[in-house]
Amino acid sequence: MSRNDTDRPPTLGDLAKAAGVSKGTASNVFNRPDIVRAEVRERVLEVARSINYAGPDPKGRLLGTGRVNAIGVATTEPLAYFFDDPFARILMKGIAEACDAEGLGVSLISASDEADLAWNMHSALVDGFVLFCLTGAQKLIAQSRERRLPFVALDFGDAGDTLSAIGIDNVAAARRLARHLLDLGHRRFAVLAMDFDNEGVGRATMAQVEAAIYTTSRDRVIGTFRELEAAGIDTAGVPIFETTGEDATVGAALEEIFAREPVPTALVAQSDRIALLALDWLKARGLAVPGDVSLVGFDGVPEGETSDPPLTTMRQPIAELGRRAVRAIVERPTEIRRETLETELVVRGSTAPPPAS
Amino acid sequence: MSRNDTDRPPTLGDLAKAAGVSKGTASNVFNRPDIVRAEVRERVLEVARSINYAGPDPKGRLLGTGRVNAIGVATTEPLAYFFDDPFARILMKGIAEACDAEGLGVSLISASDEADLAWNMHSALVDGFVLFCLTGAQKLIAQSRERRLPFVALDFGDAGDTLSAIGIDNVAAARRLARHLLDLGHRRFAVLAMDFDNEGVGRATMAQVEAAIYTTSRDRVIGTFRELEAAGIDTAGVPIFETTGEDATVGAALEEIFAREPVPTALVAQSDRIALLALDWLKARGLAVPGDVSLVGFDGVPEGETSDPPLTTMRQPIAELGRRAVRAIVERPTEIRRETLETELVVRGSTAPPPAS
DNA sequence: TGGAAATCTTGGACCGGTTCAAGAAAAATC
DNA sequence: GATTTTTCTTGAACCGGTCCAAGATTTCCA
Repeated sequence: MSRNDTDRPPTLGDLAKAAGVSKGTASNVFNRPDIVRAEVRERVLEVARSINYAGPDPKGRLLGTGRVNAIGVATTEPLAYFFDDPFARILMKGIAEACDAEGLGVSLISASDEADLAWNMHSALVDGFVLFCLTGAQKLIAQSRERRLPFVALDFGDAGDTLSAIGIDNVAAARRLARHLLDLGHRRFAVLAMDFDNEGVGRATMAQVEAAIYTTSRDRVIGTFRELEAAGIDTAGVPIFETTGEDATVGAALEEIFAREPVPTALVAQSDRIALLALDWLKARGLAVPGDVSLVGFDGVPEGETSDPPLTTMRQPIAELGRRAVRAIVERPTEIRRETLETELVVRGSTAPPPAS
Repeated sequence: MSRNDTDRPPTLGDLAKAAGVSKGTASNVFNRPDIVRAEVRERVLEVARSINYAGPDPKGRLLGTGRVNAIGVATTEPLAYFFDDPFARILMKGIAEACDAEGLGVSLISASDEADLAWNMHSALVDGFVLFCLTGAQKLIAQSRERRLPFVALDFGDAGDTLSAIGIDNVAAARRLARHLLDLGHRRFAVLAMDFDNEGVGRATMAQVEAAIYTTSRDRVIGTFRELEAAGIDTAGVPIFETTGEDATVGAALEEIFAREPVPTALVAQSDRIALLALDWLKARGLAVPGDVSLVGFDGVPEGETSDPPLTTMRQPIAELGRRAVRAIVERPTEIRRETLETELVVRGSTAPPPAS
């Protein structure tokens, strides 16, 4: 009545017994075949085949070695977001590339619900996390800390120097973009921003901006405004509209913006995604870009190259961000490092001097 | 000189000792808190906090329970393919959705090199595989079999009924598409096919098609030809060009096709991706679609809706394919099941009667 | 041929948890 | 207060491997 009569798949122990060697030797046959005498090796492999042993189960190996050979990418967006959003996709390509090169797998981890997120991050079998901090940075960071695994945030946030982060200088990049518009002669602006918090959308005050939990959008507003102020423009008169990057919220923002005089001659969108939606809206409304309104985006996604007109934008090295994040985890898991990558102004067809009026 | 002086993170055993309870109780505090007396529970949690215990490590749990709570998606394409290709992305969205709903993680597994693939699939920590059988089906299947985990192929292939598979009836779908073109009055066709094997691209013979290792492309040719023959067309005169779905191979195929008289009035592309590339080529060449040439795709990806003209195509329930694959693995891991999903002819602007000539 | 060196193999500790039967303690019942 | 229930807690087995010091065997060399 031994347990052999069940059809439980054979284990290394079973194999060892069947082949008349020790577990240690059996293990070596698979992992360091060179240190096992050829004769023994052949015999063990032979027996393995005959009892249908599939090779060492990674579950077992894991405990001993502690290495999963996979890194996790965590976000608070739904999983499908990884395959949907242009920015996310390019980022993931970078991450995937780096993992391919290192022989690592990629696990996607996500949950919008806080408890689920905690559970998922706690139970994810990975060697480290890349935190895709589009939103919910704080939750992600808190969970990563608890898990005591190396992690790197793709965003600096306000956490000071207590964690590894890779990102860009949003303030400087936004300034550069604003300068481009100022140089063209624009004086009347409006900002189409990304989420500041989870509270809602629509016209936002500077106080809200400053209290933002999503520092990326905040910093881009700050950069824009700083440059405008340096050019002597009263930013109190520059409307900021919070959007979710969805059609509806961008459209609603534009309705409001263009309902009131004086209408802006330049629109600063905080992402190419928002800019492309704005472009559709403007065209549908019969407003020429850049004839009537200039429009800038942010990110430099491929969709912005083929739009009509193509988008002027601030290109981030998105894929490189992903590659570096993986390398940071793999190479120096314990060290806290910060890297700031360069951005590049890409002037295309969506910006021009304001109409002569 | 105990090992406590190292900074090895505390384990459940450490916690149990520190709190003066057994490992079993400590484990219950985290996993079945309700069966532990409140008083004890609080004390243990208190101690956990004080010694900085992060909660049960999933590595440990894994061995005991055997469940990883993640499913793997395997393909022989490079990892980045998951984020690039429109078909793959929609499929992944379906998979991601289903996994989200089941509380499962998603691991991406890939390697074009055979040995790497074997290693990756053998060492992936997952409960089952979805085999993205675009190419390399045989390798994927072989590896899955060895691993003895449940798996489902997204393609029927020729494996008979020995494995679970979910897919569509490619022959029937291709026939339907050919019928649409015949109904419009077309008599001169050319086929832009996907890979048949890994041997190369260009003009393919029917013998090559029949020997194809990638059965999806093969079945679509067979379906197309069967319908054409039923309409009395001599298919020996219908050129088949194998492409990789890349710009260059599609362009080269079209060069050849349009270099020879009589030129076709209808192009049958085996995927929307190929069709969209063909569309670009035709437009650049000054050929009107559908005025001079009609063009059909296959798959029904969103890009085909917004192209100019929008593509006539055969829509597959791509996301549903992914969802079902996950469910098949989760719900009845041991059972072999086959599901054939329905496709739908979507007539848009890229097809019309042939030119009057 | 004996002893040293090189090469293989062994057995057991260990990885960090989960699980469950059995025992202990507390609560309920008479 | 003694007995039965019920509720907690314990301890040991187990999951499937890896690793390594120590022992066994073989090879090499004088």
